[in-house]
Amino acid sequence: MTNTAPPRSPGHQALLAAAREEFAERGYGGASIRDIAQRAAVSLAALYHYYGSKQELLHALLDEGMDVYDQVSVDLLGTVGDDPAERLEALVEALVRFRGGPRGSSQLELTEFRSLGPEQHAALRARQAVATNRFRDVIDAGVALGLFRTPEPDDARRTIIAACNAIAQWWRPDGAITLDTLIDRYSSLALTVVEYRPRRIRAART
Amino acid sequence: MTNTAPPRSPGHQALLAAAREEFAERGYGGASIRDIAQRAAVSLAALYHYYGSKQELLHALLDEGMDVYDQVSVDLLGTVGDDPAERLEALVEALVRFRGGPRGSSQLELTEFRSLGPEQHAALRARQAVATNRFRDVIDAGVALGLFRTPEPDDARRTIIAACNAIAQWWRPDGAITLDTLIDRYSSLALTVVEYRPRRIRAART
Amino acid sequence: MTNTAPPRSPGHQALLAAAREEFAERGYGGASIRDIAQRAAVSLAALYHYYGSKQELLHALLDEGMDVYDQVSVDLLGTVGDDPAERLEALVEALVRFRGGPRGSSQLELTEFRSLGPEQHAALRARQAVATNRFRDVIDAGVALGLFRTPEPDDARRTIIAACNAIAQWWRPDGAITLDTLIDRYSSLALTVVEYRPRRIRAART
Amino acid sequence: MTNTAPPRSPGHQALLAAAREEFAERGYGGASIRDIAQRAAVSLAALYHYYGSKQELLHALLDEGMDVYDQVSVDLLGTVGDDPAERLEALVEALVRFRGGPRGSSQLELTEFRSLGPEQHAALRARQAVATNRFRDVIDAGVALGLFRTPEPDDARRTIIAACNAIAQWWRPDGAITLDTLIDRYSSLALTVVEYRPRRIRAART
DNA sequence: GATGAATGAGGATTCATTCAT
DNA sequence: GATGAATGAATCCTCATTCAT
Repeated sequence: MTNTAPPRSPGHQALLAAAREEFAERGYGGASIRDIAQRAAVSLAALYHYYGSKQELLHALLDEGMDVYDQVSVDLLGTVGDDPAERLEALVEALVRFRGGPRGSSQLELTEFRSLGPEQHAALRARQAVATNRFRDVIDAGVALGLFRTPEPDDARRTIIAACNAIAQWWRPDGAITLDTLIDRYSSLALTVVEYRPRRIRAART
Repeated sequence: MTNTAPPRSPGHQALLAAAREEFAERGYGGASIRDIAQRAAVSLAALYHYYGSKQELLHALLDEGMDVYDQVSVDLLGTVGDDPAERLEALVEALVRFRGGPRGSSQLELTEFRSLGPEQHAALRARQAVATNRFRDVIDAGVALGLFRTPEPDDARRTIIAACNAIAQWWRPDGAITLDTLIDRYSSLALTVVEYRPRRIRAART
Repeated sequence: MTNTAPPRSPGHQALLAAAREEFAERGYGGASIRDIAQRAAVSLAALYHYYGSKQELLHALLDEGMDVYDQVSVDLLGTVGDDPAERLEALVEALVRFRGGPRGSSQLELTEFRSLGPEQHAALRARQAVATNRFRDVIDAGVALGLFRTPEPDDARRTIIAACNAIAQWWRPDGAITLDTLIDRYSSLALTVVEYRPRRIRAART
Repeated sequence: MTNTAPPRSPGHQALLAAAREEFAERGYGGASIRDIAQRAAVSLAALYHYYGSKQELLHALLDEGMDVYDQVSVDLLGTVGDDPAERLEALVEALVRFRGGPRGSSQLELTEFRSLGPEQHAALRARQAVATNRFRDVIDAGVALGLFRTPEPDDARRTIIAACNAIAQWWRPDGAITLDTLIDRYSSLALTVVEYRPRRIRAART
């Protein structure tokens, strides 16, 4: 597993960053491994020393993104209790942070799966399923408790995730909206989407 | 304007279909123009007779998609009255139908803008803005009338559109869910997202 | 023989002019028959209606150049008497006028022979030999009469022709030097090269 | 500067020779880079490893020709004294040797400038101007000293250079005339063209 | 551990040319 | 007589990758 022992040599990191940018700008098929090496100020042969192929580089990139996202998700879930609403907010925050992170990483995760080989594809699909299930579990729990009234929990989940994903497409860190603002808004939006109805709101807010 | 006089020669249509599939499967950069021609059962030189370059082919493809989407949107809006809720539902139906349409067309619209030249990029951006504005206008109207209570109409709009867009990624026409079902669900979801509160609710719910 | 009945239809002339320019700018191999047609404002198929191939077009071009050059040479020779010096001056004038004529025509004559097929190559070589022989005959006559003292009439001839040919490379009609000035200078130079020594110079100059 | 550190790897040299021949036979536009590689017994990709483009290959070729010509010119000038006549003869010898050298190199220098990019074009133009100026300086010096009586030193210079250049077109090393003979003849011819009149001729001829 | 040289396959595109209309 | 459509071959060049050093 590459994610248990993340490769953090300077060469690796420079290459991953360069690859992220190139892939994001031109797509996997359009990116040139030469340009990636040059962008990382690394010799072409050195790139092949680190990563055996273009696909492997893509996989490492996507995998590393997943590492980060998983880490943030787990960390944030650790700061909240059992309340599904709170947990959903934590997951939304993690996803917004991820999609608002280093340019490109995020879009790649969405579109360049097809460029992976079958094994790597399956591996990442599995990791993605884990991330999806974190949402599913929380939403299902909320529904089970009667806190989330949405009649279609699956569509609600997909909507929430899609909305967060889309952030990568339009939000810019140097724009008027801060990431924290975004987190607030999308947390709230997520609760709207699942049709959150808190219990005993009177007592709670007193 | 290519959209006023759509090129519907058999060669054009076969090439657009083939290009749609290839681009969808491999990405613009990864697709081979040779393979596209072969898939369309057209000679390579004939392809260049129709479309001057790979980029132009992509542009024609995306532009044609926009033609269809625009057409459906306008048609469906024509079937409803002034009620923003109805109009929003019409727009959602149009988008769901579009995203559920021919495989690929839809995803391309989302990711391969970068592969266009500056002019074509701008041209499609403009068309996309028109489509976005249809949603914006309807949502803003609903908010102005007090029918939509969402505090963040922009995020609501983005969420609705992102949710519909995502359909292209997971929904399959041969699956358990019909497109009509999807339209119902996402129309309802959209109203949830904008926090629709119909007037005279007292009478209705009594 | 194309030179006895020169094809002077408007289409022909436009194509020859366009071809002259394209060939001159890009060389025969580098020129595109499409660009030539476009430059002549003639459809590609029309070009092929006039000239059966790229080579044929080149041949017609070179041949037409030869027509003009031959014509001028013969005309000018007709205006002078038997004196080899006068005749040499006439030939130089004809050649300078030709090399100073429509851009390109002239350079082509020098370099693009190789691009012709064997037959056309031979045909033009023969015409070129005729032109060369006009110089040879005049110089040999001058030498025989003791008017031209050059010990190497062949080299003298080549030098004179080369000098005139080179005019096409550096002289511009819109520059400071007029073509008539050039004719004077190169006539004189030619006489220098053949080491002209007029007879009875005493009487003449008295 | 490529001329200070001439690339003399075997691959480079083989490619330059092959390119010289191909370009000479077919012209720059008509030559195929594949054929050049094949002629040099080098893989196509290796060619591109050495020279980034067809143009670059042409430039290297012309540049190398200039290197040789410059070298010979300077060397031969070093063997003579200050006498303009002697110096002119040295320059003529250098040019005749160059034009009589490896087939093609020479013709290319004359016609394929147009095929270079603007920068390379300018670079070679500059080198060519240096070579031209060597002639100009010597001829002007001869005129200033009253040794060369030509009334048009510029035309004389152009004529001498054109005559020597033309050698590449007709002279063959395996013909009846040796290069040394040619050198003698053209040196003499050059002095005729500048109308050389040695001082104290009476004493010398007595 | 790192690299410059080398390569075969394939990239997009343009070529001169033909032919049905 | 004139042309738009179509084509197979060839264009220059770049690709991801390997290997001797």
